[in-house]
Amino acid sequence: MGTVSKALGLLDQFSRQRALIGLSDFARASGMNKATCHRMLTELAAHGFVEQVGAAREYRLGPQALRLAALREAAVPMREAAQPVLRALAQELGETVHLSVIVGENLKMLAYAYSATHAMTVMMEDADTLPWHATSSGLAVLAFGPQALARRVLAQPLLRLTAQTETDPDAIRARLAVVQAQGFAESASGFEEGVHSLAAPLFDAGATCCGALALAAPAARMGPELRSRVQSSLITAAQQITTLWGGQVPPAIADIWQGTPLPTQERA
Amino acid sequence: MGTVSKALGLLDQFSRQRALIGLSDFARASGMNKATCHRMLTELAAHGFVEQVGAAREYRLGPQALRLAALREAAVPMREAAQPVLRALAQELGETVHLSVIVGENLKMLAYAYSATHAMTVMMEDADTLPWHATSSGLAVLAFGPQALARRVLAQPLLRLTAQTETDPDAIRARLAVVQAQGFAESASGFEEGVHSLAAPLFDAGATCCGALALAAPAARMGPELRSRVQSSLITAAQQITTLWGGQVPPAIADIWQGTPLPTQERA
DNA sequence: GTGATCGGTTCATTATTTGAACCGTTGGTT
DNA sequence: AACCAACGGTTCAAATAATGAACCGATCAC
Repeated sequence: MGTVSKALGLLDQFSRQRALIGLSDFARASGMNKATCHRMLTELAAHGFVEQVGAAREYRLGPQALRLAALREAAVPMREAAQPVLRALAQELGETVHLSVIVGENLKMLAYAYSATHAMTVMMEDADTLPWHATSSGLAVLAFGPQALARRVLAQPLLRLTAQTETDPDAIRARLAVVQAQGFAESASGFEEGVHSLAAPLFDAGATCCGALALAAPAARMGPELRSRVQSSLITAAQQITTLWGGQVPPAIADIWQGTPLPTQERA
Repeated sequence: MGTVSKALGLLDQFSRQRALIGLSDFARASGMNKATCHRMLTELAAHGFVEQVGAAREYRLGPQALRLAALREAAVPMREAAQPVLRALAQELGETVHLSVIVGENLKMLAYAYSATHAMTVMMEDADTLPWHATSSGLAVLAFGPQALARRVLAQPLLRLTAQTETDPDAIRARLAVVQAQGFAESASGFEEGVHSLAAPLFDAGATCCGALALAAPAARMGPELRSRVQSSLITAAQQITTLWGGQVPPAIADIWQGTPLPTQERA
């Protein structure tokens, strides 16, 4: 890990809860020296990635993020393209829908949509990085993404987030086989108590899984009726988004999704 | 300039015209060694700032930009807040309106709005970084921003972009005094032949100029009638945006804008 | 006062970046 | 088919830039 990575890692400290971070806080949170943090933040500030604000001279994200995002969307309109599909899906099914993509070694949430149907819905503001092993999105990407990714992720220690979180790598590998067989992933209370979610993989132009589309609902509402509606709508929407992104669903998964399961399991 | 700055500088190579850049192109454009570029791009890719795509393994901006932009807008809704004002202004005056902010030592365009009134309008897609000395936006920020910025900028060699571009630092300093006196900046064909623009400064919470709001029109249409309408509407809109951003117009400039010019010039 | 913490700076030590040369591939030209 | 140039990527000794303990002045709570 080089100096650049350390500097970029500082930006990961920001979240919706922590929009303003002081120098000493950065040093503590990143485990780096205060002087090192200061120099890096100065360089980040010179390029507009962060800016200092107020009397306390705290740092917050800078306007450069907006410029880069605008360029990214102009070149690859992922977020804008997916957003209407998320909204439609959330409204149709009456539950929270969210979309995440692989960013480095993490799964990061890119967009979400709520439904106004129920007073109690799953909020996604707090989630930023989704744990691979404890969310349906994570399992979907592990199951359909590069095997190397799954190997690396499952080699690391897995955090127990709730009493229901599965943390045994072998047990998770077994679940991934199920995910591969049925074409979507499921997670009940693995991330947060009482939250049940389903997720379908999304693919890029090289037919490689690059993210997931998921629906999260209170476990109490996730009965057989909703579950089967979610399953089919989620898969349809995932196909839509993949197409909008110029991606391709691998034939094997397309077959499963079209209800013609393969006679033999191709992926091991 | 440290390693981090060099790496971040690579991201500035991207533009709407150049969304895909190869390794060797990066090395040439940045003047750095190919190996150096490669290591930096690898680190940027690990954090999702760039991603490799296609058979040619070229690089493009990655999804991390979207995440950071979403966080930035959640914390400081600058772009979203300003956009409706830009649209209204463009429609009212029938010309292209754009907004730029200071990013490091450069003036970068953040947002723009077109009018559907005329077939011929000034397009802003190509502009990304605005030259300080050759645009009304640049002059406005130099005139009302920190003196240190103007000093540094005018100490560097100034490029001649058109036959009308003023490149003499002293002549520009004289123009800045005029800008300060009238409360807005003007530039005729300094940036592009036949484009006439007016700009008003925008201020942050510390009453420091942090950007500019500008209107650009074909010189042929910029007669006395339009010019006076632009002048008053631009100032009103600049005040609106400054307020939306939680900023404060310095009293001296507010007085000028309200038509009560100060008896003596305060800023030198 | 007093002590703790803040953002920021210094400078000898140290670890990292750097870049010329090199590799295997690809794609066009002779 | 042989050739060549340009591509993305890698290597390793030499050079340079990053590092961190100690320090500074300011601020704040007590």
